[in-house]
Amino acid sequence: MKARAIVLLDLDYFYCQVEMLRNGLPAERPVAVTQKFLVVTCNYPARSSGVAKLMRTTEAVARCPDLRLIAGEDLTPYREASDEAMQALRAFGPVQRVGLDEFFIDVTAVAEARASAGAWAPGTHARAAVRRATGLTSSAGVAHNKLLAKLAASLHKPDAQTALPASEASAFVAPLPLRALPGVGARSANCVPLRRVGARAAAALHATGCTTVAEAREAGLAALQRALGAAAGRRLAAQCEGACAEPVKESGPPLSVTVEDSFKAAHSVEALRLVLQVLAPDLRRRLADEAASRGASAVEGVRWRHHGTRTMQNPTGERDASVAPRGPLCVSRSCAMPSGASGERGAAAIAAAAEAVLRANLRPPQPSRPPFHLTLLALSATKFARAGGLQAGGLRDAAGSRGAIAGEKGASPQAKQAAAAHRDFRSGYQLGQGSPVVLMSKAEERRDWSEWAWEGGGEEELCGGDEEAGGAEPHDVGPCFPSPRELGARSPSGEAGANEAQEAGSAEAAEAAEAADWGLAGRNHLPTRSEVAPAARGGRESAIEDTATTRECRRHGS
DNA sequence: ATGGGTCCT
DNA sequence: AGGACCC
Repeated sequence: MKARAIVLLDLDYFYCQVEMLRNGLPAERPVAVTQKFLVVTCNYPARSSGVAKLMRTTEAVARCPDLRLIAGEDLTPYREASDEAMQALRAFGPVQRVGLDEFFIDVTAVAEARASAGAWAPGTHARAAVRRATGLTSSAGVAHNKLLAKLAASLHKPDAQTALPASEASAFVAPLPLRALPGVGARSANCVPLRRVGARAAAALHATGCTTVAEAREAGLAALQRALGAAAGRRLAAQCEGACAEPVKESGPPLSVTVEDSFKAAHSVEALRLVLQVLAPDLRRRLADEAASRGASAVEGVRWRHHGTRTMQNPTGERDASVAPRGPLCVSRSCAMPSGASGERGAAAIAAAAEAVLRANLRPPQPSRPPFHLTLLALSATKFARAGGLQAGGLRDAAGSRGAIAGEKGASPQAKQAAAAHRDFRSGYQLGQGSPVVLMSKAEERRDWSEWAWEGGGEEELCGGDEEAGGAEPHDVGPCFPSPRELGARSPSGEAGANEAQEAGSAEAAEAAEAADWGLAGRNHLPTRSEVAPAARGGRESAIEDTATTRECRRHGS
């Protein structure tokens, strides 16, 4: 493959940074964005007080009493900020969005065009463009493929970038836990055969989750393919060499739009209807926003989650059969999208269609058995018709959506009130005494559930018979994997080794940053030769994608 | 976990 | 339709 130049740009503590901008909060103020009872992201002052992602809000406030909590269930402001960042990045090449806060950019063509004018630092310039457009800081990785760009981006954060030359690739990935490779999730990490080090050592390794890239490499392609299948095995083998041929796949308009809400319990159709009254207008608004760039016709999906929890101890999410019936944890059913779903009366039509689907699939509560116990309800629009033309990169005009945040500047008082009520609902503030949608403690919930006189034994709560109620087979419970923090500490340079050039802010430092972006001049943060395994030193790099751009690194770096 | 997404089977 | 993976 022709050598490429790829940037992975990651918006720093994204939801939190957006909220700090919207609310004009000072940089030193500890801030966390919450969804339900969880901190989903927080800024660095909060982190230094011990607040972490996915921590309970109660724990976070205990650790950091002056923490400012901001409810973030409504993703609208983040979606809009993400759209603006993406628009700014499109000047650098095809952009693939991952989540709302990460973007791969294939900057090969722009890099080639600018090469004649001397060194060009795509990471630096892309971050500057995003900052100009949105006010947001970001971190970036620059490399020859998506794998290395992604891994590099995590080496220096926030507000910094890291380049990873192809010559360093193989040695760089070797010590990483397999789990650190994008695409290797908890499941596949367990499937990969360990080095033959004897049963006891293997068991110990497995228990700590420390299977490394080097060990998987030693296992060989055939073993990896046996464990993961032909395609996934080949992909992993390549990743273990630091190689990744996957193209930057340009993101166009979304292929599906989902709105969902979770709660401790909904036991009745009345409760579900209450949730639908929130979700349906939300979906309608999203469809109306997107309608201009595509055909309006789509299929509507309704998804719900039953009571049950998927954990390491309970990987299948199996429920206690003595308390709750068996069956799949998540169920989805779809129906034709009601006509006019994106129009004025769309919300009512969507809600009615969704309710019909739910009624057809859930057994009505009866005194003789416990009712269904749902903990999540989602509405999606999928399979959009191509009527409007679904061109790649055909994002709706960002300018058209600017300032359209519900409840902000341009919105009517009614819209503001509706938006506020909606935020309250999603945050759970309105769900007090007597609400059919239940929010309560685990202990209370368990008591509530067990109070139902249930004579039905193994009855299914789904209508239209489930194949068999055999349930989940015993499953090999996986090891506890090292935390991201541990991964950082083990990599050649942890967060502690932050690049002084980024902090100094001088013109000299800025120049050093430009050089570091592509290359070798400022690369003291990359693995040094002495850290590179001897076996990896000799001529490995030609096996990786390694021609034009590496020479360019060398040229600019020396 | 939350509130989303994409791709593969 | 469900699962695995990503943020």
